[in-house]
Amino acid sequence: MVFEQSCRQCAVRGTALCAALPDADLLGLAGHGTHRRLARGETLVRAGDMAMPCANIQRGLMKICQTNPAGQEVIVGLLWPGDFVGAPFLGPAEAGHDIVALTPVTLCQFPARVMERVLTDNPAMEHALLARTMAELARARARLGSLARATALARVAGFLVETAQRSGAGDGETIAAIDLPLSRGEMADLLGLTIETVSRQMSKLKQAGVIGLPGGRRVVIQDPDALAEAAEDLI
Amino acid sequence: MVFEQSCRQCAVRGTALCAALPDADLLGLAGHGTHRRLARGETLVRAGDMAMPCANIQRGLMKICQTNPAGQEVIVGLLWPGDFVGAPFLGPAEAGHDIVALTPVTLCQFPARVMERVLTDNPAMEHALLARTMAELARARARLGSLARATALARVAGFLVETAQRSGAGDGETIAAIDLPLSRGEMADLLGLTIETVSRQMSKLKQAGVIGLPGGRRVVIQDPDALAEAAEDLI
DNA sequence: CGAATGGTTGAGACTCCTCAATTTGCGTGG
DNA sequence: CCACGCAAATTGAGGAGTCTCAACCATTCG
Repeated sequence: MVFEQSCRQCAVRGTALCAALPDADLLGLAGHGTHRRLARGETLVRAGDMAMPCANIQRGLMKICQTNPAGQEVIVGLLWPGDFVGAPFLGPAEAGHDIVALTPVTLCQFPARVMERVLTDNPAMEHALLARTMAELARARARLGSLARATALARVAGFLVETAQRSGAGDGETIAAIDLPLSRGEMADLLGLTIETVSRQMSKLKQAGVIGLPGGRRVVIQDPDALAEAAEDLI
Repeated sequence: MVFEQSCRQCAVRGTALCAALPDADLLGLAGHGTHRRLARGETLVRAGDMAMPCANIQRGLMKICQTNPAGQEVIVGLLWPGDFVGAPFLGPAEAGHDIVALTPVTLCQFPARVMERVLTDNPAMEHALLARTMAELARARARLGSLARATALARVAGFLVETAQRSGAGDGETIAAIDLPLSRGEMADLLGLTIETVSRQMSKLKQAGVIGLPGGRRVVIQDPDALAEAAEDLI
């Protein structure tokens, strides 16, 4: 059955929208869904596009980014498995950001009109999407609050904490190892810093014994408490 | 008729949600609505509250703010007339921010359950709210992008441009005068700067003849083009 | 092996913050 | 009407933090 391959897999992290769908509609939705794989670096949406697809991310990590007038790229958000991409009902608005795969990605894509019809027919699904969008808005605002006054060290430490949480590594209290999905440059774009500053802060945390850097993009969180404390360092 | 006094007034700036309601439901909603006035500085929602009211702002300006671990206040967003407050369908989640009146405010408040029922009964209204929330998310992300790398001058200039737009003063091309709704301290909290730096940048714009500061909180935008250019100044 | 890419480390410049003093605006009371 | 006091805003000097520019190391790939 098709949706066994597609939408059931969307139900990642228990937050997926399809969980709100009765099976009949799930089947109807799956009939319109396209499975898509994106290679690392591939672009799903480009800023300025007039058509914004709707999709559920199944595996992998994507970045939402914009390019400022000086040509620098700024990453304004990350999308993890289970997250929703798209803006149904928004009308023919111009996409404001690029959405690009940071790792190999698999997703479940639908035409916006189909998604809109399914949402209209399934209030529970629309409620879930609305609630999730509000939660995402609150998260974006929280990030705004921390970016506003946090030091470089706090930004880097905060990013490590959040990445450890979202990639499900450890419980935040014991030693855990994560593979960073971002390069130093991408971390810099995300945190509003430069590559060099990110690198220096990582080295500082390593010197202090808070993290270990065994090589590659692997990070061992040796002292989660100290890391969490560093994340609250303010100007 | 009740709703003539309440919800018709919500239809500010042509974006209000009630515009999507048929008259019969509008009447029903108005029956549950409470008109409320807030004095300057009064708090509508406090971070940590378990109940998040739903409301439409009719007149005035509110701030969404959080207090960081060091006790500093950070303003993560502003709410203008016509904006919606609340998070229907999100369940009993803790409010993450304070929402405080910056000026005298009048708003139209509803119990979350009533709002949820009206949204369920009126898909068009829920679509409108979803679209608006997505647009607000895009705006928050855009702010993230500019806060990440903009200089102090660009932050201040950008704030002036946006305030002029949202308060409907001028067309962005000719000389316009606005009354700032925020103190220097509040601007600093919003832009992630200090009071002194905000003041210095305002003085710099004045010296350059870009703006005039006739006194009080009044700002005359004498050279909108130069102001817009200053807003794009990056580190 | 050499080139290319990504990461680390160092020195100096620049921006913004901190601390402090002064000025302005405004409401109160004499 | 003016003096006073208080809060807000402005201005200055010095210092901390981050960026820029540059060189150097590590890893991967041809």
